[in-house]
Amino acid sequence: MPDFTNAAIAQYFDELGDLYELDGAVVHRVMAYRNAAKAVRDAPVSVAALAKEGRVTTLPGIGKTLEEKIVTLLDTGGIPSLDRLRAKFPPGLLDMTRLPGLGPKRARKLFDDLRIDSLDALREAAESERLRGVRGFGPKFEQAVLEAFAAGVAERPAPRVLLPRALGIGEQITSALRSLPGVDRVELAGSARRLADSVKDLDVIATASDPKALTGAFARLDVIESAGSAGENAVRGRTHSGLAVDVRVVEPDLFGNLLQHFTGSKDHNMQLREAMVRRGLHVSEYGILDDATGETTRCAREEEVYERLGLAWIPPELREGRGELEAAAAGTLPRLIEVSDLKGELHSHTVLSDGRQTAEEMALAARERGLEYIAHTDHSATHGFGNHVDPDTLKAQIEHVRELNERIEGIELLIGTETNILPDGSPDYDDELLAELDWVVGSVHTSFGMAEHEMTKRLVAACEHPWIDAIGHPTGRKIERRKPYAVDMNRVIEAAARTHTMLEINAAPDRRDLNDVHARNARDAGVKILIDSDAHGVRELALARWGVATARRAWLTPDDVANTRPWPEFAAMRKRARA
DNA sequence: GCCGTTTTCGGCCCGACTGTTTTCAGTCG
Repeated sequence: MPDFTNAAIAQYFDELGDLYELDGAVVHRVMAYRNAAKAVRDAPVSVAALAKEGRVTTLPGIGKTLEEKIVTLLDTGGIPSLDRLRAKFPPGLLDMTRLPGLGPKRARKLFDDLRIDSLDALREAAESERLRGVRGFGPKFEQAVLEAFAAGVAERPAPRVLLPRALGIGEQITSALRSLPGVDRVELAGSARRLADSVKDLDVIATASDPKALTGAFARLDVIESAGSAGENAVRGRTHSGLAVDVRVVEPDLFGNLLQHFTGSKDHNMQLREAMVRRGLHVSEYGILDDATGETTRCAREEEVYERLGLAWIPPELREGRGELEAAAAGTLPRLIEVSDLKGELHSHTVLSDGRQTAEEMALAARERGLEYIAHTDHSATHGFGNHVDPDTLKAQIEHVRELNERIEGIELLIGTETNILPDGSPDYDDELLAELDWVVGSVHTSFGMAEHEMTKRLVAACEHPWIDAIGHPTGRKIERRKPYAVDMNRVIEAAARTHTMLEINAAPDRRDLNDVHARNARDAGVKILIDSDAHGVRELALARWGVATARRAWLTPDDVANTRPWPEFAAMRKRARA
């Protein structure tokens, strides 16, 4: 039997958490399963392998009981308690909790009293006004259910917006609010400030001498379609594009507390508060209450919040509950990479395949951005969109780029390729041709539906190929649009480390692939990371910033990223230079 | 179910809002 990936094991624990919640278990037990799922999902090594070695309890949140469950899963392919709970609660029960105001407790109540076990049954019961007969439910709830169905909430989860678009809207709003008279500070908080892959809504916080004037002005902004009060000094709006925006206005001496609170993440704040309660400090958006003195500290600046708690200020990108609190306490937070650290672009396209500009135009634009080298990596012979590059065309391009490199000053031009990794793991040019290039990225563009162990074998074989320097967008995901293909990334990372194959963080904002967790695990395993724009035109060279965002969320320093080095140093790090 | 500057039991974040309730449990962020 193939090993379970961390993601697969994590999914079992998430499901167990959901089902135990329906079963009425104490919340802390449910939390334990969800914490365990997160720990397993983020683990830098194979949890299955750890379990076999008897060391899985070294992971935070995995104790004796969960160790047993993992071992049983590996041995038998299942978990008895999960089978029992699945038999007890129909799958539709969990779907029902997608409705606003309907959590596990109330869903269970409807199941017990009315045998409602699906969204369809729930809608029917609301229409026939049978819900109001249950204690704790009334006409307003029935109405809310029907409204949710009418809005299509039940069918599809609310769409998330990709980070660049969310930031664009957010910056438009914050700059408009900043220009108002009597407005002091305005900042974007939430997942947008943490530079997450995508965001559900925007959080804006501000200080102003006249809060009512600010919330009123927000409601009248061109981008805002509708807005309504959300309590004192707060307003909730919706943009024409459907993005929810929350604005809160506070007194200046609480701005730091509020910014910290609303930047999150939930995990970060929970861990922070738990750790501080042990020291007699209670952290909330209203300040820091000290049990010893009974006094509450209010902070105008966010730095003061962390300082008061004895912690270094933590960059928002790190606030995901992945060890940042321990590092901040120990003074070991990393010096995170910045866009200005990048010196080379190793993945870009020209008109030779599907790009919009010539190699010369791309090179000049890269030089303009301050880069010291750029590799032209057009698609290969089996690209399949009518713009593939056959071997003879590539040979001519080698000559062309070499000639350009002679002529263009101030930047090193490299000729490379983004070769397709065929289903058997081999590239689609022969080795003699690849050997003539300066640089080879190998990517999967076909046969996404392979079984996990086949896809893993395919990528491991690509890593083992002597002329493939790096793997491009290693999981093939498109954020909010396409799941990653099934692959055991821990095995691929291990192979990349062993073969000195670099792994790319593709910076296209809908890819960001490797993601933050994989990139951090790869770095920990000794893999050198690339940050590439995958530009198909000169303007897209700027997309590198989204790759840097992912790298920062992965705790990467300039040293962890190969293309922060000048060309001669980078050249020597290539697999082909090591042979 | 996990975990330990309140170590092997008794804790395990904070606050607002909602609808249904006579004081609050459940939900949400």
